[in-house]
Amino acid sequence: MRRLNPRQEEAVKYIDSPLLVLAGAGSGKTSVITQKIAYLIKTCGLKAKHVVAVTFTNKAAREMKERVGQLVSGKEARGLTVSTFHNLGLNIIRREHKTLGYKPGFSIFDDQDVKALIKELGEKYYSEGMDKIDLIQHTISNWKNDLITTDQAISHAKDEETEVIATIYQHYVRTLKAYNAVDFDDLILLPVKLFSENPTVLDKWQNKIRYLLVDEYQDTNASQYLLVKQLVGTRAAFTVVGDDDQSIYAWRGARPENLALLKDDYPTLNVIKLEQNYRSTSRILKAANTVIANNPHVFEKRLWSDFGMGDEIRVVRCRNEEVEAERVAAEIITHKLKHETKFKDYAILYRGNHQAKLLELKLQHHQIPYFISGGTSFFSRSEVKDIMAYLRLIINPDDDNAFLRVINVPRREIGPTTLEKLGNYASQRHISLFAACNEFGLSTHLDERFLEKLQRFTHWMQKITQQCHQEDPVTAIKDMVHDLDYQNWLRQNSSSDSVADKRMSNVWTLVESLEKSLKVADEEDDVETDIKTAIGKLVLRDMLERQEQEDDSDRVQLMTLHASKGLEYPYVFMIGMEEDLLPHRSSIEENNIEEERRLTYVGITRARKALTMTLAGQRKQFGEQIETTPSRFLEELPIEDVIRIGFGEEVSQEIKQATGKDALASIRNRINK
DNA sequence: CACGTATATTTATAT
DNA sequence: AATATACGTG
Repeated sequence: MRRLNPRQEEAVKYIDSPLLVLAGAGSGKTSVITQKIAYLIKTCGLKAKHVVAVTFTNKAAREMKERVGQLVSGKEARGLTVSTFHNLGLNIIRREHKTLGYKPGFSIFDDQDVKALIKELGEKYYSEGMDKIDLIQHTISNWKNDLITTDQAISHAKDEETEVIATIYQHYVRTLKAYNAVDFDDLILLPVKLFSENPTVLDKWQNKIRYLLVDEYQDTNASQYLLVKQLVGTRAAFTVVGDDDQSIYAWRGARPENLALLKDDYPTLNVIKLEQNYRSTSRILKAANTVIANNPHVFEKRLWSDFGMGDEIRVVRCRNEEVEAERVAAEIITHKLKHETKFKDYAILYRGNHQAKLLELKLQHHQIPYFISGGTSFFSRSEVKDIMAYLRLIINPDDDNAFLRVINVPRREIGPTTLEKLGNYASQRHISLFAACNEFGLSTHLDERFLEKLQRFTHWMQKITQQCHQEDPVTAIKDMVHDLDYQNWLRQNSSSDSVADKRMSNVWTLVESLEKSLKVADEEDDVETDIKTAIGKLVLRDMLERQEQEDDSDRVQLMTLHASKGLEYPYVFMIGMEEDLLPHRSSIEENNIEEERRLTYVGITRARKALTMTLAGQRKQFGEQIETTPSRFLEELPIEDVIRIGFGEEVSQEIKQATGKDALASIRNRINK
């Protein structure tokens, strides 16, 4: 662990009033937070269970936990909370679900569940032209983040369209409640609501949280800001750390101006700036600074480091995206050989998850070990969604979404007609589909034959649910998967047996990850973690990566620019530096270039020693090759610190012919000189 | 009700 | 290109 500089030390030890740390990229803000946690526990004598640190991504939370573990013994750290905002919210809701009017084992709807529900509601109430589901979803989410209630949304609606969306919002909120389900926004919103309506409960939580630390504060949205405010109360014992230049979540409601707002809410706020960078070479920092200088600034800061100039930034133009991926793979191999580095010293960053696909192929081909972090691929696999739906049904039978997903998977000969009748009956009685199956009244609406099929399913589910509570839940779930004959179902529905086996192994990965999380909870004697929270966390995508990366292996890291925030790597590749990709087309259309620029800034500042940016001259889009334009951000780089390759300049000629390792190495040599 | 074929639609970003 | 949805047949 590095020694702290005076500014950092001040930030760690300052506890007299609220503290805002303005920390530029690589200025050691994670060190400040982790050391401050240690300082609070070891020097100030605060019990670990009274200290809470929140971040925004699972990855960051995991990393922070690990680094605290290096400073504080396991015993001392017992009860310490380091989690994401959403996870903290989940815990609060779980403990206070009764007050909030939710039954235990509520489901969490992810993005896709929400979308499906909104689509359904839209069709039900406004059958015409439901082509704006994304807009509706987005609008509702924004309202929730801004703490706008359904009534407010309806009364403030300025045009007809907004009025319609507001009405759907109302139906949406009611339906979710009826399903005993919450969405991601609720994970923040419900605690806020709870605390503002219930001072006794708030008092309890304020008492538990004696010191609060918030990382990446520029990413907080209105409801998160309020949650922080409520939790710290008048005691206002907190430290927040942020950097407005790294605000990249405005699209999900983040308000970087919350940084400035803090001064008004807490007049005694102390502000400490960290401007010395301990990560990158001067050239990389200069590039980052010149790019971000094109954005307006609230807080002026000047990042510097004393690691020397370092290598030029290389911008490599390739013919198409395939050559680009190939090139990156080849460069990693040659560079690694020459510099005797490790695979994990390299990171490949991109704007969209789909860009990982080609890279994956090429890396495999060259037998380069890699790890893709984040991405939705695992959870969007149909087999994973199926089993997740079963799990959700176990903890919450009223989850109609889950019910509909699995009622006929595998085939139970229950079709749309039966379900429609069931649905009608259920909505007229205001009960869930599952509950409706077991009602006597249903027999007048449905033929005996179909009724029996439905009930065979519900009875079977009830049996499994009971087993989960009586015996070991993991065993019960494993039994369930066997009972389903899910493997056979996959074989029937996959192109080949080997594909089916792969999909089946995904199912077991899911179950194992559940098992693991229950075990971990046991060891940490996390009071209330049971099968229900474990499944909830699964929806939040927590804990799955943990086990995949467990071997702490030496792999090239692949991730989106968003996911890379807070991390650092000696050698960084930023790929797809093209207009419409970075900046993304939608951002151009929405005139939101500044956030894309910050995203570029985040990417650049991940690099410690060398940065390579690549772009493809042509790229496949909707199945057709499209000519691309180099990203405008490339032109914002300081020209004297950039080497351009593949733009028809002289070095590029050599690269074109240079296919062998030696040739590449000799060119590199010259570049280094 | 299941299955096969034709047509439409799509690609931010994370919890 | 790949995947979701719609429609028609057995």
